[in-house]
Amino acid sequence: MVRKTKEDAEITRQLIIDAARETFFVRGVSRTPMETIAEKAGVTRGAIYWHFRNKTDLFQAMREQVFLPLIDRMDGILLVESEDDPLSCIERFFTSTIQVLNDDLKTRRTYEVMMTRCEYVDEFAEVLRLILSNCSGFVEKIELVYKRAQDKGQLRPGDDPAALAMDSHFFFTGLLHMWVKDVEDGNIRKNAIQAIKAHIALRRR
Amino acid sequence: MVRKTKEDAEITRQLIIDAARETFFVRGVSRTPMETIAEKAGVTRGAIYWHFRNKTDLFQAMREQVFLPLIDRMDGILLVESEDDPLSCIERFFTSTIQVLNDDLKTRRTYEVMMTRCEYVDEFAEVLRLILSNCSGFVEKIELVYKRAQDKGQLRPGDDPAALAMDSHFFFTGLLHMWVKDVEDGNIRKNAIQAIKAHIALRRR
DNA sequence: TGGTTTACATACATTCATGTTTGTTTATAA
DNA sequence: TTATAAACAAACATGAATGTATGTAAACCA
Repeated sequence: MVRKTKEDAEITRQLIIDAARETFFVRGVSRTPMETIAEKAGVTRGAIYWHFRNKTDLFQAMREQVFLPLIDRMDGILLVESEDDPLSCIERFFTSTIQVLNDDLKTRRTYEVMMTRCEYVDEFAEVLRLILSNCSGFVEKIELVYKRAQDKGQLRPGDDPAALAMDSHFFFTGLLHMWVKDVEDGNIRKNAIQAIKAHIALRRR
Repeated sequence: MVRKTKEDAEITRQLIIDAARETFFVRGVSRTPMETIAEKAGVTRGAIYWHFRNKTDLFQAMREQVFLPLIDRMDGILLVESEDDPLSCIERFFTSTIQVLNDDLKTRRTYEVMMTRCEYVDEFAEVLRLILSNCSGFVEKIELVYKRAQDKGQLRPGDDPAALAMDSHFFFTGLLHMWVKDVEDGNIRKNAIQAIKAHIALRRR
């Protein structure tokens, strides 16, 4: 291989990210040598070090590729003012996230890598902080939707939107973790949608 | 140092496990060289390889030391037949688990290592499976308690014990994850007990 | 059309971690 | 009381993995 056009270079970059994701998944991030990623991508380490500063940089690129669109999607579903069934809004968001995980291999693998194949120390500790702050935003948005649901009289009397939001956040965090880790049995993956329905039903008046 | 008695050897073994836990926490499991653990424990690698086959073996020892008693505690709290307030039973179990995490550094560090400083591949993949199967048992036990609560008329009419159990499982899994990861802000750690209360209140008639 | 830069491949230097083997001392059991 | 084995320390051998430096050919621009 030799010199390519700008578009070719972009393809190479993408090949490297794809190879990294798969190899991270199989061997874990820290146990994955750059050499292995390079082989899988059909390039040499030189190519990787041209496109990325180091493994952390490559990891970040892989991560952002699925997380940025996911955050956009969240806002798209949750923050629609013109909605007269806010509770279903939340349900739809949860359900569709699971759907994406189920249908899109890239997204699923990225989640799998981030949740079970990565050690959050040193340079990676910052990633954890990023995710955490992201969660805060998530809770706030959900709380807003629950408030709208309350205004529309959807909630049971006495239920506090803030408490419901926290509860839903923990629920969904747990569901995601178990869903991703449930590779063998498949029991959770089968019942995830139903569990979401039940979770929301618990709130409905 | 030279030859010790059986009790001295046991002390050394414990020193190694303690050192491993702390070092795993600081540097991550795979980025922790045996040498570093040895230094921290005040021994040489020779001592570690005498007590443990390799790093995985050492990791397992660390893990079992806090997990086995924790499972016993779960049974102890959840499976008391002579209880006329099953819902509070579950609440107490959740609350006390958080309390243990909060008060006992060894347990907390072990959880931190297992949730954010370990890559579950190869030999470690089995650990994940172990945890998963453990969770199944957990859900079953909770479901049993919810059934007892239903019999005593504690639940809202129409609520299904199995669905409630799943929901609680996800809730607690998520709470644990966020609690452990919430090192900087401390917001979740402050409100955990309250969130548990709210979660159970959502079920009470 | 020739120089410059891009997009890599190749080669190099260095560091580090693991597992094993051998050596040493002492508790312990026969 | 002495041989054995436990509980390590120290030395050895080996194999990676990383980052950088250098080489190179083609695209691109003047």
